[in-house]
Amino acid sequence: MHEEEAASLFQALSNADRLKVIRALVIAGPDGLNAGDIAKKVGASPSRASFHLAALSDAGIVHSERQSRSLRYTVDFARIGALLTFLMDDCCNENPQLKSCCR
Amino acid sequence: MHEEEAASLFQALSNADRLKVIRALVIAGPDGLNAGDIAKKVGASPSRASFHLAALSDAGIVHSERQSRSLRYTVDFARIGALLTFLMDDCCNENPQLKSCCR
DNA sequence: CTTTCATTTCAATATTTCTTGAAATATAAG
DNA sequence: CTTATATTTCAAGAAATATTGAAATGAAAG
Repeated sequence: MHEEEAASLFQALSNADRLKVIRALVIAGPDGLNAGDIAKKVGASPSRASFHLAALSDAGIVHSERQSRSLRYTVDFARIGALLTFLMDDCCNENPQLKSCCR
Repeated sequence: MHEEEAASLFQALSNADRLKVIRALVIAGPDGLNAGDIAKKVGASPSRASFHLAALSDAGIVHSERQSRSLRYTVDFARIGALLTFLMDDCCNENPQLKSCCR
């Protein structure tokens, strides 16, 4: 991952409602949640939730799959992990003090 | 750390030049670098570098100390670690797949 | 085929962030 | 005290992002 890509992923994470979306999806587990339920959980309008989901989806942090009338969203942990790896290893040169936060 | 605070830290990281600043400071080691050298290393004007440094400083990601005519900047690894901990533990509920990126 | 439900897209406006160069501040040297 | 150096602050315009509600799309049910 390069700096520009990492910067755009950080941009996708730079909003409290989007962090709440991620948390809701993580708690929900592998089956994820549909857009309407996400909107309710984070207290956003359907249109606003759709906007946030599009931002996360464009960044590759979430993925969606149609299920009947609904769209079911799930988190891509590998994508978030790749960003953390960039920050810890490429950007911060595998600094031991930083890496100690994982324990 | 709460979502709003984490979001504003991610905002500070959501720019490629600011990520380059962090990398330059990490490589420089505990003594850090002064503002002028940072500007040269990331290829930004003095005013632009100052803007980026202010963004990182407001977020608590870097700190500065005057040294004669120059301001010497250093990285706060603990602050970055706190953000990673928030993302891994609070936001992503200590998900094992995500935490595996640290190894 | 019409209606209903779930979600996204759009348009318009408000807000924030970016960018540039000039001016201001702080420190040190002659 | 004057000059030189290092950095920040400011102002103004450009660009990107956020917000809202209304309209459009896609999918299923009657």
